Amino acid sequence: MISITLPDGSKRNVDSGTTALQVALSISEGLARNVLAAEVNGEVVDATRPLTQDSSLKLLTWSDEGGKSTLWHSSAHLMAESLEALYPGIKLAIGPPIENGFYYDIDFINYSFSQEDFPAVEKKMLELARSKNEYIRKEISKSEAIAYFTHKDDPYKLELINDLEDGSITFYTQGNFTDLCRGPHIPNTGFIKAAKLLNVAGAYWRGDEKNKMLTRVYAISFPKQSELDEYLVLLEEAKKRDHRKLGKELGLFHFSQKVGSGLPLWLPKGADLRSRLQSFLQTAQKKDGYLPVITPHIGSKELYETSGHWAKYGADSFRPIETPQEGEMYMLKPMNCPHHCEIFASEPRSYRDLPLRLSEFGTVYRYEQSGELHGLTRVRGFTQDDAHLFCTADQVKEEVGKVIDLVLYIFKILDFKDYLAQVSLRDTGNPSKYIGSDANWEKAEKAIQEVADEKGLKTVVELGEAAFYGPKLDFMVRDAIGRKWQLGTVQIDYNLPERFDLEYTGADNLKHRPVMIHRAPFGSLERFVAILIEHCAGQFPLWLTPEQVRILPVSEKFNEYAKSVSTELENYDIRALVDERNEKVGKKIREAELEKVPYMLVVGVEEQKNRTVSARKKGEGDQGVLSIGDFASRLNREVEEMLSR
RNA sequence: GCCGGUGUAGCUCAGCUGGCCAGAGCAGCUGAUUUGUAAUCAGCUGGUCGGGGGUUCGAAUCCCUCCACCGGCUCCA
Repeated sequence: MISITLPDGSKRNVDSGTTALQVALSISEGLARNVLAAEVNGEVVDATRPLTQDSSLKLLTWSDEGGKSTLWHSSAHLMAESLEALYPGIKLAIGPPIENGFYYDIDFINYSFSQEDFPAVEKKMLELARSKNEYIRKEISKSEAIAYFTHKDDPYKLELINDLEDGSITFYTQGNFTDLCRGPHIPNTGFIKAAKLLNVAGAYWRGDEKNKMLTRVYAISFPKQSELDEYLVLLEEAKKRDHRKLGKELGLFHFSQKVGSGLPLWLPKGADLRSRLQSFLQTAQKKDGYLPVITPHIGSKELYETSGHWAKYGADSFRPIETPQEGEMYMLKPMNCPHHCEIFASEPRSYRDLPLRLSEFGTVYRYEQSGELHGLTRVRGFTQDDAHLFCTADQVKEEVGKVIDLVLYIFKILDFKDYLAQVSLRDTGNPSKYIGSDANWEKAEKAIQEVADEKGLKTVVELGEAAFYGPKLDFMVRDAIGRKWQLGTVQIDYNLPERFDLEYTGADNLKHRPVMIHRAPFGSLERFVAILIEHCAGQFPLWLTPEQVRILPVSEKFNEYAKSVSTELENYDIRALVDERNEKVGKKIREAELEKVPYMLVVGVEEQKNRTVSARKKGEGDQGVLSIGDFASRLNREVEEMLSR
């Protein structure tokens, strides 16, 4: 007998060799029907694996991450089986579960595979799923494994096996399909009730662009058809929120082939939104003692040689600009920090000047590969809400803490409720990737982790994700429909002060090296606006939206009155436009609603006579008649409440 | 940059197994209407079918090439 501890702390004694599935069955048949995998002593394994020693056991279902990924992993095998049945001879590479579904990388040899082929594959998958084939695990020797895939003539699997230790190799078989796989898997294919292929894309074998490009087939599956339907609704919703679509519809920004790809043109409404975000942050930063600076869009190549960026990124940058007479070389500014270092160096600094916080909405230009460009989220020219904090080593923690507070304030005002901090540290096994001394790295890494803890941030640590000059703390947010985005960043840098030979005079009258902290709460305004658009589905908060109010005269006879209302609102700092077109109110309302204008004011003969407005709120309808002043104070109160929470 | 897909008026799209002058709705313009809480009516303008080259008696339609965009990969100071 062995003792099994369940998550609620209860213990059960069972015969050695009992499977998790049997334990589930002993609890309830309903549970057993839903068990996809088991977590035994913290490790996710097949629910059909025999338990041979005292263990803690958690039965994983669809509501557990481990359950989901197991179902998806098994679905990847099912898809591979289906594809192999439909396209005999294809070569399989790898097929893991991912955050939303799974994929399989496949060499389709001479077949062409496209979207039109999806339904047939889905049909085959469901057909095979219905036969409830068990996933059978088999431990196999390396030579047997090699023999199997040599016979099957699959070079990718052979390459994978080659890298595996003999004795640790397992195969999983379901129906007529056997795959090299560590597992775990669901008990049988019958758990997969719905499957949908999502898209195909190219992917290099083992992620290396020198290798052959394989076809990656993305798909998702569910234990219930209704779950798939819900997922498809979510995809539709994401499409509706796409900032590229909304940006066009709401007149925020535009891309012109003539201007160049990846170079956004901000239209009047977008520019208004953006500058409003900018002044919102500026106001907050002023309170935190930031000093605005302005630096040019180009800088001499030498500046970047000093910073080290030339050596690191020079080859992947826009080519330097040369002066016609003198032959001097200038770089389009890819970073603001070297310029800011020179501002620090512009005069002798005392420890009394520190921390010195230099901020700039600095526009930078970076060459991005053409295939990388994406709406406003990945562009070649963008404006960072940048700042560099020069401080003493002792001040690092406090400064990082203040930046965290600032970021959290922004999240609160802009209604990002779900976020976590990613702490990016060195990959200690690969020191050549980084510059700076070990001692400095350790100090910086410790400071960043400690502050994150003290601020009570939900944190994940990623090894090897640090910048080459120092550790980072990045904020990841989830938007209104659950997608993850990387936003603000804080980075500690012991390197640039060294390279620019920055120093200050300490209380001891000796020269000391300052520490530099890079930080950008939004990251870039372009990217942030894109994320904000998708987060709020184009319905910007009242304080931020370019057009707060649209005034709708009932007929052209009231255009003059409407304009006088707009002027009066302007005196209350309210942004209003008049729809002077010769159209009916119904149409004007419809369009204002579609353009997501928060308030509409209908004005006609009654309103003109009494100097009132008939207010309508977007999505809510008629709010009744009130005086212009009352409407203005109501709106301004709403704005104040938003900004003071 | 790489793989695959897409590219027709300002926008959304039809036409695309090659063959009458390339279409629709919305937007725009003109006129009528003077309008009360999600689309008033009529008329008109607008496209060298992404650019270039080729096949053909004939190309939006087939082929090549370049560009841009979309989905990924690689990259991201």
